[in-house]
Amino acid sequence: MSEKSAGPGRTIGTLARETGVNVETIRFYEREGIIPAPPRTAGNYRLYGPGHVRRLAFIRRARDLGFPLDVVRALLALADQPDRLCGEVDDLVVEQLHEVERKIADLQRLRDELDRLAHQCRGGRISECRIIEALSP
Amino acid sequence: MSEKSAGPGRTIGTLARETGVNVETIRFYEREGIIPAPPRTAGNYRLYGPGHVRRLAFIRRARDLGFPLDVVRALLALADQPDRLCGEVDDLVVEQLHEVERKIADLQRLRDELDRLAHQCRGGRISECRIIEALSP
DNA sequence: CATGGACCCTGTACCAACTACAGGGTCAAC
DNA sequence: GTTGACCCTGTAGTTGGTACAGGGTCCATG
Repeated sequence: MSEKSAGPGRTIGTLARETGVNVETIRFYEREGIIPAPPRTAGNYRLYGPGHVRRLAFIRRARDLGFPLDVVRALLALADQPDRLCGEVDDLVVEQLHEVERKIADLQRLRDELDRLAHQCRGGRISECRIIEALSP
Repeated sequence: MSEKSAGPGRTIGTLARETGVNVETIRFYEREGIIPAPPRTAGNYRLYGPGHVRRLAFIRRARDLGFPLDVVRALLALADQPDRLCGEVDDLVVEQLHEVERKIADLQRLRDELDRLAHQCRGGRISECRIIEALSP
């Protein structure tokens, strides 16, 4: 076994490899209060347990889905309260869905404009370039 | 006439209103060397002429199309050389088009995942929430 | 026991592209 | 002469990290 990963007590580099989160990013999350500060070894190394792995994996998945960090924070807080109703979680997901849909719509408009622009090039000099013209007043 | 805008000699606020670019952003562009520093009045106010209006309007359009600032810089440099061929301009537009298409594809994958996630909510407690489960390891 | 290399620590600066002040000066109107 | 709108510089904050610099720790090998 090359990595002592299952038990409680991995260093930050091992945690990084296990979760696919950068070492610097993990420290950044700790500074931001998104993950709790872990205990330290005698040599001042951070020591993470399985709980940290789960929390960080959760964060990574949420970030991969595009949730901003403060929403990730909210999701984590909700996940920690098993008795509350699911509604708030669903609301956050739906809101993120709409956000993504808005961004897609914006980018599609952009793509159409760029497409039109790209097709205007007739290969002459810049002085008669339709693209530059289209950008000029 | 409420704004002396046509002739040469508007202050930064007037330029901002004419072009739809924020006052702070105009000063930022000047610091970044994207627009040249204009002459000043006796009272140290920036005084812009029609050339500045055109350049800033060009920048705004390019930014609205999502071009990053360094590409805007390149487009401006090309626009200033009327004898060069249009090819480079077209290349920049096509590259930006592809960039936008990549982003759309990424966001569409995200949307599909979020959509699946959002439909998993059965309205129970968080302890049995499928969304939280899906985010957990 | 020393030493090398992989790993860890803190702290700071940097990225894009702005935005938001703070703390002051200018200008025109009333 | 004073108000209020506008302008000036300079600095810090935004988001979500990344990239060092300059040091300390750990462990295996010689």
